Amino acid sequence: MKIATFNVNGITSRLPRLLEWLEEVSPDIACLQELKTSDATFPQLAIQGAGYGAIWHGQKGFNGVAILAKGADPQERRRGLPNDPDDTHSRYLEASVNGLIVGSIYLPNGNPQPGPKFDYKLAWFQRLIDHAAQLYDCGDEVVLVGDYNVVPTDNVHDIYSPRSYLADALLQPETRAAWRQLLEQGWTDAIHTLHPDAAMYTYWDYFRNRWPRDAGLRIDHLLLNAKAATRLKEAGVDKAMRGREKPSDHAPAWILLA
DNA sequence: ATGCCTGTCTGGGACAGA
Repeated sequence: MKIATFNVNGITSRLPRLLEWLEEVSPDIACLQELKTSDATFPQLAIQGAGYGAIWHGQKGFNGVAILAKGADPQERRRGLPNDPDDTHSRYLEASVNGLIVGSIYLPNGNPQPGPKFDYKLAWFQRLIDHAAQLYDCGDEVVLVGDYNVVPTDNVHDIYSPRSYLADALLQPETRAAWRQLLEQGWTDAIHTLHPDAAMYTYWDYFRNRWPRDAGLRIDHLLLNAKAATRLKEAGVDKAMRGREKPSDHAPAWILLA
């Protein structure tokens, strides 16, 4: 079973790329982020036509997450994280698909830092950590995938060079501490675990020639609880997607479960 | 040193992204 995560950076303008990717890769479950569209304008018919059931949590212009399942209807478990009813951002959606629990995550970027956006990122991260702790031991297989907006280390397998990003929210000690706190619950970082010595970037900025220079970051992650991790066979990044016409600035990342 | 691109909403320019 293939599970993928893809920050599409606007599902309306990305629809041709998304549909061809679904056709070519045929993931069983695809979690999307940065829909940048409202619930009413989500392209349900096109996705249905590609053979996927879907649930989505949209927001006009910003954010937005979805869960797609091939030949199945994801059963929604939760939209939004617990413990902040005033949070208006569409950044978390959770579903059950054939008994597997799937979370689609769009963690706040947090720039500029320091400042209120960075504070919001760290607060949102703590709410995710609290919720993830509940999920980890729930007895089912759980995967939490998406754009975490965290570069885990300065190592070249996570970032081409940290120099230009030293002040960036994605590399800050507080951000990385939260990431480690989450992993210490026991989650398996699938890409890193199966490719510990390779550069597995998932994001390349549109400008400064960063794609042609392969100046990327690893910020899209797939986390598995112990029960799901026993089935982990392969993981990868569909890097070629970043080189196509009108691409997202992210490439899809995926895992294969036995 | 810098959103230098790109998408969105809008209707031209601002905001957000990382």
